Amino acid sequence: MSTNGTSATIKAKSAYHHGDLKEAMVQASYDLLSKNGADKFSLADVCRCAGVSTAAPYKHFRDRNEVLEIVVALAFDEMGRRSIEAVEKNGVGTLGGIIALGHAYVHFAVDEQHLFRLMFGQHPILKKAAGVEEDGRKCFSNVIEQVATYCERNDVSGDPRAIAIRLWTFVHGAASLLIDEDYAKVAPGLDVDALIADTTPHLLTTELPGSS
Amino acid sequence: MSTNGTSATIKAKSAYHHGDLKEAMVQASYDLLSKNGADKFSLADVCRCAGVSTAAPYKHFRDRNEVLEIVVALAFDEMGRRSIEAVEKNGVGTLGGIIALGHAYVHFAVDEQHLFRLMFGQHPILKKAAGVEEDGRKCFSNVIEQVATYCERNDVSGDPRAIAIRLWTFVHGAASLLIDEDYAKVAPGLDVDALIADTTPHLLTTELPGSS
DNA sequence: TGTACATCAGTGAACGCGCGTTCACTGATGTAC
DNA sequence: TGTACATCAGTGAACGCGCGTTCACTGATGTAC
Repeated sequence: MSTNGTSATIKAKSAYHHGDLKEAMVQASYDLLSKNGADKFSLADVCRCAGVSTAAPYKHFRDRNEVLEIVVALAFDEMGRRSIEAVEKNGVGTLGGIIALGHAYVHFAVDEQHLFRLMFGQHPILKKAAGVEEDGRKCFSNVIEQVATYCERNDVSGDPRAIAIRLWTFVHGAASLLIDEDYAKVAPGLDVDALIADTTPHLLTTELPGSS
Repeated sequence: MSTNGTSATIKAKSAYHHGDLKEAMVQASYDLLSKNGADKFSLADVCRCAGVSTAAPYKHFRDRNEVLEIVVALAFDEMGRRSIEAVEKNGVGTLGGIIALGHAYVHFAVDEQHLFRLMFGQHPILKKAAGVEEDGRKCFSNVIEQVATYCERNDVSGDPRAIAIRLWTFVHGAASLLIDEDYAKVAPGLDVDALIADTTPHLLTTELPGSS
């Protein structure tokens, strides 16, 4: 074995051939998008990070958009992972679990605001990418499942899907207004976690008070 | 009077001096931002629309950002105008009025999706513009007012401000998910007006059903 | 009324910038014989 | 085991693009005398 064998990773077979440049570029893209957002994202930057010429990406990706698509898919994976963890920790199909799901959504948006905008914002090209659509649906079906279980257990009539849409709408609004600093103008220091915990029960019912 | 006097507007004193180029540029910027959004907005385009050299704007504006600030202020004016009209048509301080306020918010977002994003999205430079902050607050205080009146009339305890934040959060989420085509993936054809009308009563109370 | 002049709105050419993408190439690798 | 060769990952230079901004300028205007 050559001295290269001492390398901690599998990559770097030689200085010329990177070994796993594709993976390294995806990683760099994820990090750059996470840090700077899509507006300031350039393949040139990715190449600088990977220490490679600006023509190199075209050996592994169709174009800039393919890189964006791949990173968005990874971001949805991460959000899905966090959502499932939140539910499992706080109780499947319980009020606490559903609130935790909302908190996870907002926390993800705060931790990864640029990825969040990329996932849910208006990016004409991404919207048409088949994989991205699928990823979004998968995340949402988890919410429906939790709501459906909750409704069964608590004798709530009404379509779980419709209730899930309400919850998503509220939580998405909270995440957006928070990361875009719109709350800051009007309600500085707002406790968004408390807002979600307080409001979720109102959205998880089809009845109104006084109608009993 | 020269033949110029027959001009329908006050402008166009001569081919060389435009007359009211500043106003014309603001108008062109508003239209271009409304049509294409901030990403694709360039001063060069504005100049093309106004039929003027690319150096001309600098006689009237500090830089590109000043133009954005001015247009955002106009957009907030328009949204405020629509909000007030909606409330007056549907009943000051009534449930119908508050629902109409929500509908006006979403309809504005749909009609002017690019302006909406500019107003509430993340634009580091705009966020620091004093005028923009003030415009946002003015729009929100209208909501608080309506909620406060409603609460008084209907014996709802609880802080009108907190309830107004709930409503804003929900309606902003609906507007965002709609214009960013996120609903389309998961609930195509969703009736967002109905969603708002149905959900608003749930958010306008501090009690929960069964707690009476 | 006529003239000299200051003002300043708009010009047109140029600048530097960073981008996405293409091109013919080079050189390390693995494999067939 | 040794050699010839195909493969293809990565190079480096160049392209065209549109942008924001600056510059010295020009020419229409209004005003003071």
